[in-house]
Amino acid sequence: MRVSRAKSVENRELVLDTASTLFKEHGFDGIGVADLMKSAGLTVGGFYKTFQSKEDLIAQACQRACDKTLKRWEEHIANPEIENPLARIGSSYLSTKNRDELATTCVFSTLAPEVSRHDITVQKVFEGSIESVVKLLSKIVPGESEQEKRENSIAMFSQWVGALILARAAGTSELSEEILDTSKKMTLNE
Amino acid sequence: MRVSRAKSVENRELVLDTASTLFKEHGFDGIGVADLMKSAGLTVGGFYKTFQSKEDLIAQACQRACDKTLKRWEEHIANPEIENPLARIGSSYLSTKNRDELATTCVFSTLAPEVSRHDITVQKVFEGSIESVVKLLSKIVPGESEQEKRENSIAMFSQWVGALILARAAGTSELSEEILDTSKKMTLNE
DNA sequence: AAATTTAGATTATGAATATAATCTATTTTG
DNA sequence: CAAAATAGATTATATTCATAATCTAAATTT
Repeated sequence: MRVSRAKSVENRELVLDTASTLFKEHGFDGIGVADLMKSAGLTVGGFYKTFQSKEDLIAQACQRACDKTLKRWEEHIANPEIENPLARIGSSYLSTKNRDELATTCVFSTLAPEVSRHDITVQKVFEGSIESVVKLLSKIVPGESEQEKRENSIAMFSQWVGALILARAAGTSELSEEILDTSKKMTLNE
Repeated sequence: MRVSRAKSVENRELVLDTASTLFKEHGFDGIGVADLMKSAGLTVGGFYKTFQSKEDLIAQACQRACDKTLKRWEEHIANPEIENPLARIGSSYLSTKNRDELATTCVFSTLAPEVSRHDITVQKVFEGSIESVVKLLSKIVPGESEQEKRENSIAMFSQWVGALILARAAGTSELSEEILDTSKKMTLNE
């Protein structure tokens, strides 16, 4: 049955949010269109009226997920109550919560590795978002020159992503905690 | 048709090698049992006589892939002709070749992110292998104490893995090269 | 060398998948 | 308010998949 213009837009947003969560949890191949729509409280019916294909959804959901991470960090930096945004962002990024709760974790640690197997559109989304993250972290990272800050930003972000992925692969072991703690320590000291 | 004991063992090895390559290229969900066997020049027939399930194969193929990476690095370290093994390993790890050729790249950058969605057996394989890598790199990384070396090893490995994944997600852009180069620079300086 | 075993081929099965077509109740539009 | 348009439900289609059963030719075993 038909649904109002407003409701339709709202549903589209809901599907994108649901997809961005489910993809992070199960991977692009791990969740089907039907199950995804069901999770959003809808059926497959509307899907192909809203998205060209699953691949199209993937690109849009990635954009959404990247934007969400970026926005949260921007807010932390803009918030005057947070005196050391790098410490704040770093320690929440390298927390066991961020390791274990895939639904709310960052896209880069969950989906970036699958990107190279997908449409160039998806890759462009990630390329742009990584650049945004690098620019963002450059503002709060130590360094003598702009160039040095940029380098530190890239190195730190790389380390965070790698640490989170390795910690996740190591389950909930002691090693896993050690990986997180080591990166946290390096982030706060340098 | 039946095949000799020796040939049978050989086939099993071939399937494991093929799987470890194809999984790295397409992900665990990206390649089916039938296609995999075909790639090895066989058919599905023998598969379930050799492996309990696809999940069982995944665990064994991961073990193989991890061992292969580990062994190559061990050889670099043991080789007296290589004077600076850290530089050698680091710059080949952070090369565009290692970014683009998924078949020969390291498992940690391609499959680690999928591990948490799989059997505990698979996770144990990774946990053990990551520990081995950390121990290995501890030997060639700078640091005043054993503890400091271990920390540097963990931090460096995390950075490598993250850099490779981000570089891959950023396609073949300038940013991608910048990410690799930045990590390479940090690896050689510190 | 005959009898027995079995690796792998062929074929079958049933579930899950992406996508498409049709239908229907409601919203827009005129 | 009547007519036209459409969001999403229902149903259909054609693949693909993991797994299993059967078959067969060669290798072991006796």
